Amino acid sequence: MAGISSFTPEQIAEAEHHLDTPSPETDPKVDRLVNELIGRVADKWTMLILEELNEKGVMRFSEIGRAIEGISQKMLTQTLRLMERDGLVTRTVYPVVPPRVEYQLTALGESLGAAFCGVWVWAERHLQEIEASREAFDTRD
Amino acid sequence: MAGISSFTPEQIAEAEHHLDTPSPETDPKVDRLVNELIGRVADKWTMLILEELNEKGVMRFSEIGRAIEGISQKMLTQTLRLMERDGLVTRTVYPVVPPRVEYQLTALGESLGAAFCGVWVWAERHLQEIEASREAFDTRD
DNA sequence: AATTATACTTACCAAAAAGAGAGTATCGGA
DNA sequence: TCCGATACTCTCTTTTTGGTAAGTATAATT
Repeated sequence: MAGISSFTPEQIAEAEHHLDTPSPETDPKVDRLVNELIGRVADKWTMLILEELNEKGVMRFSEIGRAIEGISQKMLTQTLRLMERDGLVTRTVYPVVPPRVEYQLTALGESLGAAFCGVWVWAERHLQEIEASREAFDTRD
Repeated sequence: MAGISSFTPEQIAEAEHHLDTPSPETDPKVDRLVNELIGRVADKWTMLILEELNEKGVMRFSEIGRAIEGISQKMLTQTLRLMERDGLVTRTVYPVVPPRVEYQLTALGESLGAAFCGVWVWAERHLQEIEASREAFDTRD
């Protein structure tokens, strides 16, 4: 796993060019839907799988499982299913035995990875600062 | 609440300019720390509070509570404390009665908001697509 | 004939997160 | 004198989440 590094300049450019077109979005219904979507999608396992798939392209179930440290089979299945439902990955089953199932990012999945890239960079960049802040907070009074 | 719209071009530019400097980040220890940090910070309430404070500047406790639909007092306190600990907001207590406590984003908080901005835009932009994908997934077979 | 491999599903259980609601301190105002 | 306002804290209960372990199908391999 390479953390923040696996998105190409093209992917990032695609994400960036949205950034200077702020839209009003005052509709509370849309607002709520967007919030829900963020909650759904911005979760730990989803982000790690996204990163992994972006890096490797096509991966089998157990391959992803081995690549992501600490994920249980249950969480892997669950997260991949939700990602498939949301249109972030494709799932291809080959009817062979033992079973072979391949996962791959869709364009939508790639665009989410690119959009989230800024947050990875932010986290890496400010890690020290945040740890210092926490320590200061915890040892004061 | 204005969703994605409250970050200025300057703030966004600050976030953007990191995007074309991908770093290797192969250290598993840093990797783990970054993952934890993302998990902590990329949560629903944190993002909503960030957005709200970025828009309004300085806000009182109950003011934030009123602005964010559905947040309980407990979650509001808890999230604000964690944000303060991480150095994302400042908390200023005025020793008056009834109490007055003001919250404001730090530079670090603002930079996180800017970094996350791309994800808001992504969510808003692809909402329809995702809903369509979900429906297709749910009604198939 | 037993073992291995893969990609799951299901059941059960523990832990963590979150909601509800009451309690607290204190002052000004009705 | 009682109420309301503010920014909490504390406790209790419910909900959600996630881990573990077992079961399944089947063909090739030993």
